Amino acid sequence: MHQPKHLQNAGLKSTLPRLKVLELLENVEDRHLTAEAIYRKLLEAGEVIGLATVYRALTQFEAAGLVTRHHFEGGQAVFELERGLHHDHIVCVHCGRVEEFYDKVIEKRQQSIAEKHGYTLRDHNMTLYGECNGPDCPGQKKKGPATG
Amino acid sequence: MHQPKHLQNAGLKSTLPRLKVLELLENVEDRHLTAEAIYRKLLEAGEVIGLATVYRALTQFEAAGLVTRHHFEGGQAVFELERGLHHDHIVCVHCGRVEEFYDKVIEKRQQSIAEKHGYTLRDHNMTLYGECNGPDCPGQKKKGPATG
DNA sequence: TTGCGAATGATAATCGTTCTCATTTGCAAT
DNA sequence: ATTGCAAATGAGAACGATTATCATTCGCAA
Repeated sequence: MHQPKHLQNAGLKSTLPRLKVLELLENVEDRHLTAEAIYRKLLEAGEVIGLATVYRALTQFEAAGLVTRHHFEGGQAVFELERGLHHDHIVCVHCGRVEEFYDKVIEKRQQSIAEKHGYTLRDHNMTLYGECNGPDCPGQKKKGPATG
Repeated sequence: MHQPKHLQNAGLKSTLPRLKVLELLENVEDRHLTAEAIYRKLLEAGEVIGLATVYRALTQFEAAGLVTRHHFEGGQAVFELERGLHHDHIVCVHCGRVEEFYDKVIEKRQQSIAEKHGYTLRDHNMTLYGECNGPDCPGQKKKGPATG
């Protein structure tokens, strides 16, 4: 998918570390990763890339619009490959699972709210926090097996 | 407004540092302050209260529901006295000015989006970022006085 | 192939926040 | 008012995430 051209078009030299980070972001199933998670996954894959370099690459990708940085609860930023479709997030407060959604009505209201206050809207952050109620989520009431 | 009773009702001893922090939050014009800003303002007012104590007090107030903590862009958390009316924020990306708003339509959509995804909504964060276009905002194009 | 500026990696530094621990304080019972 | 003790405080150390530093290495154009 992404090739050296993509980096060069973004004004970035296509170096091995940057290509590896981008490749990981494309191929990993969890689309929302912390810098350290990316660093660790690269190590597991045999790619030794310094954590500082991962941060630098992500920051540059963000500036180039290739990646989006989110600040969910918990102090660590998460990064997501930009796929051109704006969306917001709902995060499980127990297991950290992330879902994406887009709501045209909300987007429009945000725009008009900004205007009403005299602001020129540049960006927004909307994150819902809830309990995902999934069977494997630690927030789920356990129904332990009857251990005789 | 707030008195020792308020702290005691919240399960907190009414100590001088806590009362001073609460008093500041009530009387200051800017309702969204960082812990350090609170610390500095207290110093200016002659109240020598350790920064760690300010953080502790704010964390406890938050747990007690007296105060809300927000994570706007920029790394530092800001704290706001809870006045019982839920609202979201619009922040100027240039001068940091903060306005509050409440939109019932958005609130309802958030609830139904969470349900649609199987989540039990617990909280949300919605912050709009824009340019406030105010005359004193550094983001404003300067129309310098003709210094001919 | 060469040369140079940009990129990298190891690590120190920074920043916001929390923890530690010796000292002080609020407050309930005297 | 005094006392006793758990809880709160303050100074500074510690912490985790992120960024800066700087000597070395690399990408890429000539």
